[in-house]
Amino acid sequence: MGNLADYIESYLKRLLENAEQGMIELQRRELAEMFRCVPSQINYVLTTRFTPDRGYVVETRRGGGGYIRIVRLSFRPSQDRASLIETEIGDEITERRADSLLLRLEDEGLLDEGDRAFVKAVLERETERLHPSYRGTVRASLLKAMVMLLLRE
Amino acid sequence: MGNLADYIESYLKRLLENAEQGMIELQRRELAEMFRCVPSQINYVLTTRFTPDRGYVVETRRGGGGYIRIVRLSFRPSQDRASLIETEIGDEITERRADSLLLRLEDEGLLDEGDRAFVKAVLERETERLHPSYRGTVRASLLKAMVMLLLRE
DNA sequence: GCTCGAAAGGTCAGGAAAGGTCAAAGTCGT
DNA sequence: ACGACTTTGACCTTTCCTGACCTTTCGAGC
Repeated sequence: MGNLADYIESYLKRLLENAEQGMIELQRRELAEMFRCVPSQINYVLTTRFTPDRGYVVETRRGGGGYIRIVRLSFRPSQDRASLIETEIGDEITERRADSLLLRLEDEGLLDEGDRAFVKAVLERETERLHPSYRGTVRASLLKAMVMLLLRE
Repeated sequence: MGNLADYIESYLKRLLENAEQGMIELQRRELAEMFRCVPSQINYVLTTRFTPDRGYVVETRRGGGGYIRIVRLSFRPSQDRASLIETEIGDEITERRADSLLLRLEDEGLLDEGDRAFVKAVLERETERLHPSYRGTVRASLLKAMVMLLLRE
């Protein structure tokens, strides 16, 4: 965890945790100055780290009084977690998106690092010997099954 | 036990034992320099020695600030139980055999009634829309994944 | 209202710094 | 001599960071 993008990411996540309503608003230029980088670096962080897959929505406005708003979506308040998981994962899923989802669950404190690694290991193990064209659907099934098992109460 | 791959393997395992949280993070290039070998030798060690099967997960990142992270699964099913699961379930399994295995696990007190019902439900749900000829293998993967999660220590 | 300029934020391509892949060559036990 | 495992090197992909240039919004002055 040694690069600038990571630092900016964790700074923003820290802000988000202390924020009311899981939402923060800030200015790109200020943030860039704070980290002594070019403003477009902020966009890089936003597009690579604060994606919908990882549970964030970013809204911006240009011009005078412009801002960047980051909203964190939560699995938590959902009445029906099962159907949420169903829609998030769908009928098939890439390894990348699976990783994002697991990361997101860890971020929200619903999974710990060990659980995440375990699930990842099982996904890899069970998926590697399959013909590539089936991997996506099997991965989705496995992921849903394990996540539901882990989040069940 | 005199080859380079073995030395690198045991070096990494030593690091892992002394590591907090069973996880280490390092750079491929540095490690390669340390052992005076080409970087791809590190990949060889990782893919042959630190596999999910053996209870490790490797996550990497390229680019500036890239790294290799090796996570040792702290709760993996004990060795004999894992191989029991592997041989009992195999590459595919019928619904009947799945049921009886679950019942047996419940009898042995390894699963409670709720767990068993849950697993059974997931198996049915994830399996029903599949083409019949794939059901057996997918069922086996799902069953292994869930049982391992439930029996991990 | 319009126009224009200043003050945001957005896009994109390129270079550098990781790590990944694959096949050929080497090694070692039987 | 054969086969399995190891080692190497040439070439590839991904990620990060920057800088030049573009678009949108607001408000002051006409």
